Amino acid sequence: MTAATPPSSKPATLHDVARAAGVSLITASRALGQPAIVSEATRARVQAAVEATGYIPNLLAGGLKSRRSRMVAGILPALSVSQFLPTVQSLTVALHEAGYQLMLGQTFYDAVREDEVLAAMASRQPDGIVMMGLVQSERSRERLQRLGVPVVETWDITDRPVDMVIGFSHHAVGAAVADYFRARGVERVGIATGSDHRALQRRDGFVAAWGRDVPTAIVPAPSSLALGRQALGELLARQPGLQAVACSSDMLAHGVLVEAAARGLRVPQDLAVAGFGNAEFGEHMLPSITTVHVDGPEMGRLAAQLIVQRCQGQVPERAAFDLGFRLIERQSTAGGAPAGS
Amino acid sequence: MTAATPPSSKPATLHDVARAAGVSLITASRALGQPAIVSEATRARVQAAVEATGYIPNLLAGGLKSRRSRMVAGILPALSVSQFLPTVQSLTVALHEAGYQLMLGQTFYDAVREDEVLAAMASRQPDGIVMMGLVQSERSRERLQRLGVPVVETWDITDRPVDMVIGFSHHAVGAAVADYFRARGVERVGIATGSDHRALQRRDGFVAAWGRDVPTAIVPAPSSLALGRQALGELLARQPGLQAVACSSDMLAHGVLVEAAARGLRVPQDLAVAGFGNAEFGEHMLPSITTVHVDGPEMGRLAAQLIVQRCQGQVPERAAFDLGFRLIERQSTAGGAPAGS
DNA sequence: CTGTTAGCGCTTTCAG
DNA sequence: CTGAAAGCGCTAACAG
Repeated sequence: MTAATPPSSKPATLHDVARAAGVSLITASRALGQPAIVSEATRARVQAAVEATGYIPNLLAGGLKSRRSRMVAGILPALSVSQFLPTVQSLTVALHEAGYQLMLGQTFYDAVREDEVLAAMASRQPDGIVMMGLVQSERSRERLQRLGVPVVETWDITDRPVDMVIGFSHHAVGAAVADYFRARGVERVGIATGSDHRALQRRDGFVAAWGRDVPTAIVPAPSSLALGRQALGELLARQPGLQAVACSSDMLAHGVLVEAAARGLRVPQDLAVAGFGNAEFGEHMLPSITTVHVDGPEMGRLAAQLIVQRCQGQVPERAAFDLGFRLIERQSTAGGAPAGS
Repeated sequence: MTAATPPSSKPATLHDVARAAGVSLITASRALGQPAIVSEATRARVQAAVEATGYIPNLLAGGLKSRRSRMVAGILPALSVSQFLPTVQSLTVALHEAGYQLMLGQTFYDAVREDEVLAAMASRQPDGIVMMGLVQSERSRERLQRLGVPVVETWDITDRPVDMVIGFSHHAVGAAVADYFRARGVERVGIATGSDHRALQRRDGFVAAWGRDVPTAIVPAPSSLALGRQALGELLARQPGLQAVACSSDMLAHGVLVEAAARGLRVPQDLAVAGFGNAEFGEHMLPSITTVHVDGPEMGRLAAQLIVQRCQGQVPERAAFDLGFRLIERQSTAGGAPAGS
């Protein structure tokens, strides 16, 4: 063996590797980046030199010249909005498999912060951008278009995507829940919802399908159990004889269930409750929570695929994907006769 | 005004900005990076040129030369482990205020993955590294030390940190819960725990303080409500007359509560339950969940401060911080007399 | 306060 | 299959 890792000198560069392997700089580069076009013997020597020197490639330098950072930016309202975690998870994994890393940024539901975050991301030269939700401001829209990298908006659908979009109609989700309650004979219904754009769109869909306005408790995002309890209190004060509540998240629904229990209301006999998001806990609680399932992991997987394809110069056949949703009926609404008996 | 943003040509470089402002490249650079040492008039002209050209700095290029990426790597087991989110949140905010961005990596509780993630991060030249938990493998340890950037391990405490450490003793947490149950007269206790290192350390502390071995249901990470239900089933099968369960997370405790209700056990009269982490939902449920609180946000804030100080060449007075913890008694254990009455 | 020069570490040309 | 030269966009170092 030649020189091993020096105790604590400067980190090895590709130059050091090349010298240790007795090849030129560029050959070392190719042995690592495009092993197919290098002879096997050379490749092995370079590999050995990498081990010996403890070489770690510098992606800043590589990216500067190649204009490919092998990094994708992921923008979400906040990490604490657990709805997005499965999407972020599968996105991370799918990108990793393709040799990309995900860098997350949070907007906190604020259009100005969104633009700042996008600017910060842009300065790191991402190869693609995945948004959880649609782009908020016109300013951000233009910024994204000017960047010239593939953009995927997720968790919503629109006629006017910045580039590509994968999601479902929040309006349709709201309508489906309204239709479900009506089919069960519910007459006096309330809505407990977060204040974010998508949740309010679901509310709009609910009201449209319901046919008339619906008492609504709007709570600040991110939603929590405490806010769910509070929301039910408000709704009961405004709508005596309330029979059902549609919630904008399963955690909010959980809070509604707790508050209902605290007030001696039986669920679903006295009060039916539906959530959104199909969180893990909702399936196993007593009562289990009726909810709307959307395929979060698939959105992440597909977003990664589209970004990677575009980075490789391919043009995906479609630019918009409506993945739909599924209402899952559980105990919180599924008791025998509806309320008011 | 001079030339505005060309429709869709190449993105503007600092060179373009300098020319538009009629100054040299380096002056433009300084006007943006060290505005204090540039005359106000020049600064204003450069600023105007930035607007006119739509310039976005290229941090890859800047970082390559200055050897400061203005990026910090954050390593956690998985985003779905919600215990860490408050820490990640405050870390993100505190770093942002200091002009740094956080890049997250997940290890999935796997030492090999940990090392891969660290290698991937290292190739992006982070200015610092924050670990949620202690470094797992000796290999990763060495890698981190060789990197030569400040490292903060959090959410645990050790005599032998890689560099700096901010956390608390999991052993002591377990012991405190055991002492608490004993003081309440509990005799037959069980443990429901995730399989991760820290949770098992809390178990060790519990057993040590309890004085003899304790029936334990170990469930795979990440913990969930369903696993909590399952764990109580196992414990009841193995320990007839079980009076109390210590859980390694509030979500597991939630599951234990649900299973207890399903079996007609009253909490806390028939079964006392304690969790860990002080999750939001635990405070507002019925019964509310007794838990152990640790200051997640403070760990993030302090970690950011230490990293930033070290990046500025300062040497913090201390390299280890034990932030302690607090047992919060709530309804799930606080009923009148303990079980067995 | 401003400018010139050099070069970070790597990959893209273009030649063998 | 391998190599030499050039330069990505920016900032440190040293002048003025």
